[in-house]
Amino acid sequence: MELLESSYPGRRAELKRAILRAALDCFNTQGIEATTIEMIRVACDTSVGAIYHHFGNKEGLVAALFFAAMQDQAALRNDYLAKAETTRDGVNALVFSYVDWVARQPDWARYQFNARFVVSNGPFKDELAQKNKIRNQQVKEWFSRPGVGQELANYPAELVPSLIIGSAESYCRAWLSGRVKKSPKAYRDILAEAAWRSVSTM
Amino acid sequence: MELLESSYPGRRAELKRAILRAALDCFNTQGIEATTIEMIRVACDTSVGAIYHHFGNKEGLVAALFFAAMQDQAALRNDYLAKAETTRDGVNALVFSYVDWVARQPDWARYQFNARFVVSNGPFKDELAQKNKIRNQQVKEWFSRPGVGQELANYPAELVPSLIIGSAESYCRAWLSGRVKKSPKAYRDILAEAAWRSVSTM
Amino acid sequence: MELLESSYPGRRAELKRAILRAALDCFNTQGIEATTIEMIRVACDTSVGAIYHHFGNKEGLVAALFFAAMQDQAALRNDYLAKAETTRDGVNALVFSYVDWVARQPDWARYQFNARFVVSNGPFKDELAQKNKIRNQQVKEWFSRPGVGQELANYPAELVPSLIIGSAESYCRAWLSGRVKKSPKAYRDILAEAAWRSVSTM
Amino acid sequence: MELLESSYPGRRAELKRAILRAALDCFNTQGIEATTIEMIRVACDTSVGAIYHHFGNKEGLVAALFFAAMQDQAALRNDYLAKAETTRDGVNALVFSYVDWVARQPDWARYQFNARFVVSNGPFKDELAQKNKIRNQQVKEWFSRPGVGQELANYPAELVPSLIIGSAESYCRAWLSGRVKKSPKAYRDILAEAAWRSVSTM
DNA sequence: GATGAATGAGCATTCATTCAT
DNA sequence: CATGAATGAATGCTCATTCAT
Repeated sequence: MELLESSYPGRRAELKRAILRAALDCFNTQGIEATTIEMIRVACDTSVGAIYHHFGNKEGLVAALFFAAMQDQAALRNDYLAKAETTRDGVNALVFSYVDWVARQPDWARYQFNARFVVSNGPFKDELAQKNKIRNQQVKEWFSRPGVGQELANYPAELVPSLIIGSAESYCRAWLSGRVKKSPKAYRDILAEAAWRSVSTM
Repeated sequence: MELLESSYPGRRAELKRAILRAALDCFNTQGIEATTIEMIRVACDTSVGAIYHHFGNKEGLVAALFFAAMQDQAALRNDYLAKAETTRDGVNALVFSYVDWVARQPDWARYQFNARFVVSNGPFKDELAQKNKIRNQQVKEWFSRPGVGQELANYPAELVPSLIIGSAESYCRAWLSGRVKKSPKAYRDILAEAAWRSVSTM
Repeated sequence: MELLESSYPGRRAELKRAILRAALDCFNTQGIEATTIEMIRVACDTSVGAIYHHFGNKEGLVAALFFAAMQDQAALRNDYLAKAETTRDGVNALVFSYVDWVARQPDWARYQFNARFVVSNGPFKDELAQKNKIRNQQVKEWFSRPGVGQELANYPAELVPSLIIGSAESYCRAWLSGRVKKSPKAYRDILAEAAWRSVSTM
Repeated sequence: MELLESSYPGRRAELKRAILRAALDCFNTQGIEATTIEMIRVACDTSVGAIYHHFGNKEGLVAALFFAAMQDQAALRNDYLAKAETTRDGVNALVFSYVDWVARQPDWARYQFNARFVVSNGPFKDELAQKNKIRNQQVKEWFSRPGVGQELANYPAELVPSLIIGSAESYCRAWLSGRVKKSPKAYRDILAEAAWRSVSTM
């Protein structure tokens, strides 16, 4: 799971990563509220004190996990966008990066879905709002580059993201919760094609 | 909120409805786990005992609320489907009924999103699974009527629902969480048109 | 179980008996505190109100059951004593009536052991004390009849009952709790013989 | 009360002992079910959490207390048996150790009587059954030593313990519940003599 | 009388967090 | 820095009892 492994070097960071990993598993398995600090402590064989030292409190841990997922997802999206040129390329980049990230990091994706409500209502809601804003800004900027994005101009700006990513997100949720079996990666082309058709004027 | 008012007559049922209503508000405002029975009790001015008498325990209340939402949503969908004839009509019925229900019952829709994880992992998961199965069966049967559904045959069956409803769901979520301002009803035609294009072969 | 059946005639009394019977079973199976009025209600298919009507409250039911057992046990003891003549006969009457009653009414005997603490500390403790006094008086009087009881005069009065009944009681407890298999009735002669030897001066 | 004081050294153990002591008093005074954790907490001036930390839950506390009593009683019995040689000595050892222990630890003895039902039906019943088995084994082994126990061979094995200890137990119960005034210690010789006569063949 | 829905004080238990060692 | 025992407010839930019908 390079998401954690690539981040920090050193002994200290190793413990931090172990805690995050253990917390992720517990949160996904038991639910966030149902997970106790003690469970996480057992799962990564450390002390309560250590967890509090690194993350302040339970909400800090929840948020750290959420922001790590956001950042990793953003990195992949930016990679894909960097290689794209046309509007169609951009739509593909959004759908592919989304689908590929979920398929590669299903645990983090599942967590992201479940944790959003808590984080966006907890003490880190402002930090989340700001990160969201930055993300939207980046995507918006990409689609505002000269010679790109005109194809989307016919649609309300607030609707476009849903048109592009909605089907992919919907299928990914179904896959993560086990309601469908095939990996979203198997359908990435259909999903990208459908997204493109959704926003194209005939 | 006709969702509750139409269901049961009589004094007894009145208390039951008041509890459901109060619980819905608390769950949406504070979050399910953060809501205490005491908060609900205050909100509908009854006794703890009465709540337990009617719903068994907190999870029973959470589930009762969830199933009430499901049923109300299903009723509207069936209404719309009953009036539809062609495949295109069917797609429209799915998108319109979804959008209209969310726009009409935003509290119930918001709750449905937030409660799904808890219900599908709690003691009522089997009941939920069965209700889901029935719902899928009904929709599937509609699209299997003679002369209908061939247009969707080119797509994997497990992918089709996401292609049809994904964008609408995505925008509804954004609206319910306040990230976008315009009611999904304003975009129902665009969303239905996009859905249709998603599943149409050129 | 003639203990209850012989007591009251009529429809009303029938319900009262049914409640007592159900309560006895519940108390013995679950323990007195762990038994709820609701459990008893289900077991005898009546209403909570009916139980309260007949016994006032839970403690009243507990006491009524206890006193019924005492009375039935006393009746048998008095029967046996009425037929006895010598001191030895009296000792036999005590041991035999005790053993025979336990063997015939194991449920009531078990209950009597378990309920004593609660009753003797609850609101009926005075009534219990008085009934105990009467019982002791009766036995004492029997052993004070002319020509009887001198054989016991060498032993402290407060010790004699334990010397006579102790072994029988100990074995009955063991039998009721399943620690030994053979009915105490099989050993009634040995127990009576041992009791007699316990209080006999060599 | 050396029963607790002799067991564990150190600060930690001190709290544990204080909790046990407080629980014993509360259980004996109010009854086990009627005692709340809060009462115990007040009685030993600690926190609820500390009680749960050390004993898991109320039933764990009840059992710990019960097993402590069993062990202390067994220690005294083994002391007495170690010094005994003949069968008569053995019978005396059983009666004397029983009487002396009750007289020395009346609180623990009273508790043992009251708690048996709960422990033998609760989550520690298996542990209790096993400890009982071990105890019986030890006594049985003592009476199976060469040259000992033949005097008891005429009586059914399952009856012998009741014949030996029944009267003593009966009197001890009466004393603990206040029905008789004199300490059982005053009658230990009579009780041992009676026990011996109970099992002796004329 | 009989019924059982409603009441609400009271309880066992949990668990995030602190802080002395 | 690390540890984990101790804390205690807070919660879900129970159940004896009442009383309107």
